[in-house]
Amino acid sequence: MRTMENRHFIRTIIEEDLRNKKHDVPVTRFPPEPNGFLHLGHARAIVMNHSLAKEYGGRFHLRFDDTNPVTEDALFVEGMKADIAWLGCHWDALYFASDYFETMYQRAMVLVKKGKAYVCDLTPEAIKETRGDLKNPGENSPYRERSIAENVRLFEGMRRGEYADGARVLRAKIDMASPNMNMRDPIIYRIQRGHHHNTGDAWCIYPMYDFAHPLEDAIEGITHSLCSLEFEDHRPLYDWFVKHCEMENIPRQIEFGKLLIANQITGKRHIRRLVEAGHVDGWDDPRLITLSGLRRRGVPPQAIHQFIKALGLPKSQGETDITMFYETVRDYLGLHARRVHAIINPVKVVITNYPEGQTETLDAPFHRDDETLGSRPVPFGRELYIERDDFIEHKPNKKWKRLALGEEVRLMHAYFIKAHDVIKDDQGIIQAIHCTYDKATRSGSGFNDRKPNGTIHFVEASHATPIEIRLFDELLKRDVDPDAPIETRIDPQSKRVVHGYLEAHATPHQGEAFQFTRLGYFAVDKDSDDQNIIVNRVVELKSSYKPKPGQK
RNA sequence: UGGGCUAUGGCCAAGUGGUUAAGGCAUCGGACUUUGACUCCGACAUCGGUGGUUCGAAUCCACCUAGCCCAGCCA
Repeated sequence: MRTMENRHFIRTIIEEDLRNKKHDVPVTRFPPEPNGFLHLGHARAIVMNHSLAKEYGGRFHLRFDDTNPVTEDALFVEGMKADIAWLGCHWDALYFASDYFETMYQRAMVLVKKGKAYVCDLTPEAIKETRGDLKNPGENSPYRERSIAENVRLFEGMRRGEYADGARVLRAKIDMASPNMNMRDPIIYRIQRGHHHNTGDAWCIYPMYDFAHPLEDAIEGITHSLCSLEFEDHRPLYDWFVKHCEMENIPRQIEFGKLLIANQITGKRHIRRLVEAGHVDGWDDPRLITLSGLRRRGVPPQAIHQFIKALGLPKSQGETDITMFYETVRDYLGLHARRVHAIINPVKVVITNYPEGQTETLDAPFHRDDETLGSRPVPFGRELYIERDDFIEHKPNKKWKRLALGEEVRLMHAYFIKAHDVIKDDQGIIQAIHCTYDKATRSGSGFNDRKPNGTIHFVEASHATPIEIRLFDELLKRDVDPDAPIETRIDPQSKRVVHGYLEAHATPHQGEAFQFTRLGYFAVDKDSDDQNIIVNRVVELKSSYKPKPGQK
């Protein structure tokens, strides 16, 4: 999977255009509206636009499509820039649609002067009523045949703020009977007073998406304007504006299928509600697939690239299971993450034949297959912690490859130990396991006389660092009605907090995902500080171990 | 008989008339293993349906079926 990348139709189109010398290099763009947060689904558009441009020596623009001041905020601009930069999709240029307001106004005036646009005084309700519906054509606005001179005067008046919000609009004069609703004299400009994050109060008219977007692309010299499927029937309009506004550069809009992830929340309204109700811990809750959530969780951006490329860029609209994403994360981290020992459900082991008060230091590589990652000292001593699940009093069958009374296992990077006895409390809960170790079996000594009953990991008790561990599972339950209110679908067990121990010299860096040997990948959370180390579980390790029912 | 689009194994997805229909995930066997991980072997589809064109079709044509999008002064 690592090197797999699906070929896709847009790549074919670009290569053809380059071969035919239609363009020297491709120029693409990611055009978000700064009104929310980016999520995994957006990553497809970001990564694809970026990589397509870069792979063919072209340019990638980041452009904020800020044509609606009432929904947009500079806060979102900064958040999106941070997310995109984190992804490593560096933009060659940063633009704002609002930078083009003057040009757009002038081009709209071109339309007016050509008789291709008119000022319409119909109320919003009247416009809706005269638009017709899916089966019936619309009817012409009574203002449709205004003279060019009057239209020029009124449009200038709109710009000067002479009319109230919503009093008039500028409309393209196309065809009220078109079977394509988008062509029924679409609105180009509306009057809307509101403070714009970029242009302040300089404008009281704002261009609509269908008009603004093609002009933005043309102005920037975008060659391939990628967007999602729902804009497919806007394409005739896109082309109409480029043509009649007499734009020099002719961009081509190409639609692809959005990346949908099954059983995940991506809607702004929904997330906001969950945040406000305290069901999740902010927009960057690690259970969310917002880019900030994934980053906080510890997902490396390279894994996101790998995931996007493995899926390709189809024209059909599928729904991908999140487990495929987790698999990609594992795949990437398996190759690159440092390995370290930690215990998330500890039980004490006492090595009865090891001197009291004494410890020694062993050396362990951070990654068995990548020596460039180096190694760290691992303390070993009389008292250790191992996973409670790695011990059972009586070995149930030959498949049990862990510790049991009378069985000998290898402690990874240390010695073989053999269990002899257990100490239990009043409830019968095991408090300690008494073992002996064999000095001759030291890791790296080449000892090969006996085969242990498996290999488990440990942390030496006196040097162990207590840590808080946040275990995440899918936020939404799978076995409930997907149409039920989201609040009722939340799995209260999707976040569990436990306390365990981390080996002494792990030196985890903030944001770095590393492997807790045999357990999974974990990363230090932003809530962490020097006193309290808090880690998030990024993903579990795969396991082919299938305990029989009733057996651990 | 409004328009536009899509349909390939449990999931994702190549394929644009001509070998046994790529590949990934998942699954099931097996090998290896100082992570029951990784790695490695092996198994796993006649392409929504029907009819047609053709020596030959997932690829062309016709009809049918299913799903998605469009009636914001949102993007």
